[in-house]
Amino acid sequence: MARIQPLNQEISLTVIKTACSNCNLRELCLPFGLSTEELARLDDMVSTRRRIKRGDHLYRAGEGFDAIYAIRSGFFKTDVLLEDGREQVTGFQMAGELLGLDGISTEHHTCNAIALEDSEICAIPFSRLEVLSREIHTLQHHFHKVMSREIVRDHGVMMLLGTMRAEERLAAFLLNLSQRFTARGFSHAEFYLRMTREEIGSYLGLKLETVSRAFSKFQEEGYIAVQQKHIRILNVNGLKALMNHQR
Amino acid sequence: MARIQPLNQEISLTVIKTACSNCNLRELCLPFGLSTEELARLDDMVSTRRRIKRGDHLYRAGEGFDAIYAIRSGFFKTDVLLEDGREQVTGFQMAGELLGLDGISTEHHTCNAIALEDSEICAIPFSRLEVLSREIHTLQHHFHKVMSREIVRDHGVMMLLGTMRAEERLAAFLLNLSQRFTARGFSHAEFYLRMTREEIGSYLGLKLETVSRAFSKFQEEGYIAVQQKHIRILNVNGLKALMNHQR
DNA sequence: GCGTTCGCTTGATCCACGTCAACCACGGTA
DNA sequence: TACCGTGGTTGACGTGGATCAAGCGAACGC
Repeated sequence: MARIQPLNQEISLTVIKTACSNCNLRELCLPFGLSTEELARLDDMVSTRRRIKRGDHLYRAGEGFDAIYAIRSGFFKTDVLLEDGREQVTGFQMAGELLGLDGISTEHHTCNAIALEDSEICAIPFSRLEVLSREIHTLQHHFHKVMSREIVRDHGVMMLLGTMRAEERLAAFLLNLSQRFTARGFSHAEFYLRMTREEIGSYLGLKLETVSRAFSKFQEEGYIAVQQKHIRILNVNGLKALMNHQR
Repeated sequence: MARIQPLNQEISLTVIKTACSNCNLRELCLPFGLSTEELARLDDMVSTRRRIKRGDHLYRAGEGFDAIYAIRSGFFKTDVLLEDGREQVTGFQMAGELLGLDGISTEHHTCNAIALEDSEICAIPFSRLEVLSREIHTLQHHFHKVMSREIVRDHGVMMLLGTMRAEERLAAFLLNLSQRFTARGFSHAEFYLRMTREEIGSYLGLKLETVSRAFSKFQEEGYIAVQQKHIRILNVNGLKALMNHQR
């Protein structure tokens, strides 16, 4: 809660680690663009940090909503389930991205958020975020941008699901992942997938066998090297070119 | 601009017509939940009202963003275009709904908004909305809810595109339209489609022939009566039942 | 009033992806 | 080291929806 606790080294260290002002994701996350003084106020608000183990839910559809979550480390998927059991993965989220925006509308979460690897999140009580964003214009505006960006991203997914063929979808998916890893300082050409073929398929509106075949095809063409979840991109332009081959 | 102009009957009438406080859509639109006094302040902000003719753009992808738009009357579609010309319709919007939220993220619109019939919109300068929502908590919260609702809606579309078969998609589409017409005081069972089969198809990730065949099928089954764009729903439960028949 | 255009319907055919099934690779456990 | 379970790959085959094509009715311009 308090930002500085000089009388207790133990707590102080923990708090420093939790602070937005000290987080190397602040340029990707909610604190973007805030002054030092404003950052301090945000620190006060982001009180809770939580570990989520691989496979565990951060929240479930139907649960009450009272906070949004910033991913500090790790990897998540969000999905919605139909009554008959069909699953649609609506997104994969990585460090610095926000989870839970869907819950604002009805005060209840409308999707599930599940950790795909051991993760850490910062809980941001939503009512306090609204208070603070009335006072810090930059925060208000940035939050609006983040929500809007989510809407734009969703439009991209609709485009993908509505008009692209299987290989285009997978190429778009890989390029998107690569770009997001790059933004976080990781290699753009080599990474581990945290999700299964089935989860990729659900996200892309394809069956896992189709995803697997597309991976193999890309490998044959020399665009990528696949070994289970380990991906190396060998020819970015090859993948990009795939995406303009309509019909 | 000014809410009351008693010295000029002509202008006064126009202004009264434009005012949110006087708009019968206020329970569906941004003014939801505001007090009389707060409504008056919103009125001051929503200065511009514009007519958009059928077929005309309200805004285009790439254009600078500075306002969001409330639909006062009429009907719109939003779409995104791929370089190679493929179109994805991302939504159909009717009276009381907001357009332009996609533009906040980059300060540029990322999709096109096109009137499907002669329409009227209220322009809401976004920077002024941010100022006002710092002062009126209800407005702030409601705006956040509206953005969040859009995200939830998008998830529903992903579900539809990713996991449903053609007839399920069309059934979901018709039920959604029916429900939204009902909320606006129109018949839930009888309405005119403002969009072509091709636009429906683009939204649903199907070709126009498939949409047409599904309409015919529904008619054969006695679920609906179709005559071009005129739709009568004869058996809502029949349509609903369709949506749980996975595989 | 008449031709033209646009949107819609319907049929025949095709193919991308789904389905079903067998097998394999890896990691964890005994 | 053997065993098992989960996830991934690959092949053979089936099918839902795309494609191609023809015809038709409503709306519009002249």
